[in-house]
Amino acid sequence: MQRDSRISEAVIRRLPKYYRYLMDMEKNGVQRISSRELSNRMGLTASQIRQDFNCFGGFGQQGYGYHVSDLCAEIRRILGLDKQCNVIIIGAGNLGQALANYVGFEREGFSIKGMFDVNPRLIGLAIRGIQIYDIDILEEFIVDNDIKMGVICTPKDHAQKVTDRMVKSGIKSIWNFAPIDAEVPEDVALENVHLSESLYTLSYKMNDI
Amino acid sequence: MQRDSRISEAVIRRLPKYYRYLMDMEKNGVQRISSRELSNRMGLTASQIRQDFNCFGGFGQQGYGYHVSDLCAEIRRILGLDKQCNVIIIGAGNLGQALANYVGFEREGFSIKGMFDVNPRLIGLAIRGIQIYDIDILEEFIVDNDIKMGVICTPKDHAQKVTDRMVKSGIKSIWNFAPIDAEVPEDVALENVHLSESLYTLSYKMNDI
DNA sequence: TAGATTGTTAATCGATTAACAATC
DNA sequence: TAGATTGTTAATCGATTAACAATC
Repeated sequence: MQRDSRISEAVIRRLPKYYRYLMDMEKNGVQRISSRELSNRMGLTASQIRQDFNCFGGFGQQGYGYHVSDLCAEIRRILGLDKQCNVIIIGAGNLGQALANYVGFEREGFSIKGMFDVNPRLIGLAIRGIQIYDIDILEEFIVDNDIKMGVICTPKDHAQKVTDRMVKSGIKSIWNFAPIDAEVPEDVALENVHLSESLYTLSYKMNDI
Repeated sequence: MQRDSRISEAVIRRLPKYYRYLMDMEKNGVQRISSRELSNRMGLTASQIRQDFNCFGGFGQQGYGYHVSDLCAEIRRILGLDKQCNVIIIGAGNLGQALANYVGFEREGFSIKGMFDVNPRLIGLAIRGIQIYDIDILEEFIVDNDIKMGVICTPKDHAQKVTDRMVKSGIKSIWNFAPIDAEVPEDVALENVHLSESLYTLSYKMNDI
């Protein structure tokens, strides 16, 4: 896999979607797929699919197409899902608990090692075996447990402060659900999930139709 | 507001972000903003901001800039947030409950009228005063309560079925959190929120740095 | 070999950025 | 009026699509 570091954001965002469709096909026993058939299923063009895959090297075979489980494995590796990733969740409220309860992430190598909160009523409890700790021990926990990713489920006004603390403790990536554009140094990966922006976009579309 | 129905998706997806920054400024007492200063705050170009706003008509004033609260109100109207929207949540599990507990949506006119589930242990309970109903009465509830939007928080394999039932009952928009690309007729608005795709993108970035 | 389908180059399309006249 | 900043047209850039030679 030759990873060209200038892969466009648009391509990167399609990778998980390819992965989802291909995993589904693999589960259903599909062995072989052409770019044309995949394009029909996914609602993309065959051209785009071939261009996308060729950003990472040629995974196909002329006259045949793509071998589904091989392609799956390639994309899994490209996405880094073949590696284990230790995760913590900051904020053990509704959303934090919902994410902790979702087991699908574990299947792809994301292991939730702990949750953190300021609320004394929550500290000490466990969700699906995942302990809720006092936010005070955040830094040492990150270092001691080789935590790579932090999920921010705190209220808006704590999000940047928590981000800064995690960054200082050497975290590699931040998945932010608070409604701010968290700021991180460029060697830390960041995804802002703005649910309200998705909702408002939907509202626009609904009123536009 | 002249609504050109061919506004590009890219522009539409920036509107909620403008709205967030402008609301924040309004709350902090900022009265006036130029495209240049807004571009600095948001990390966009001033040119793009002016182009975006001019898709919907001229909201600014030469030599002055934009009046924050006026612009806020315009975007609110463009997004349809000035209208009340009755919402139901399908699936009263962790994610459904987390969304029901979030009060921010109500503030923008989204009123959650009920939740639905198949689980007899959940039916009859209430979350923040929002009743959980048997999924069997879904159709009549939608009609009787003028429900415009359905939020899907069910497991993957129920999502399309539930979508179809809501569409048949005349729902106008679907906010789908299940990991499938739900299919709807073109007169129904749809937003698929694929949390795992966001996570995998983050995983890619983290491993790419 | 013939047919199918990729990998890749070229053409097109659309989105972003730059520039500047209009005007507050 | 002079300065500032928009609205809008033109230029650039990048992403998508089309085409086709390579090859399984």
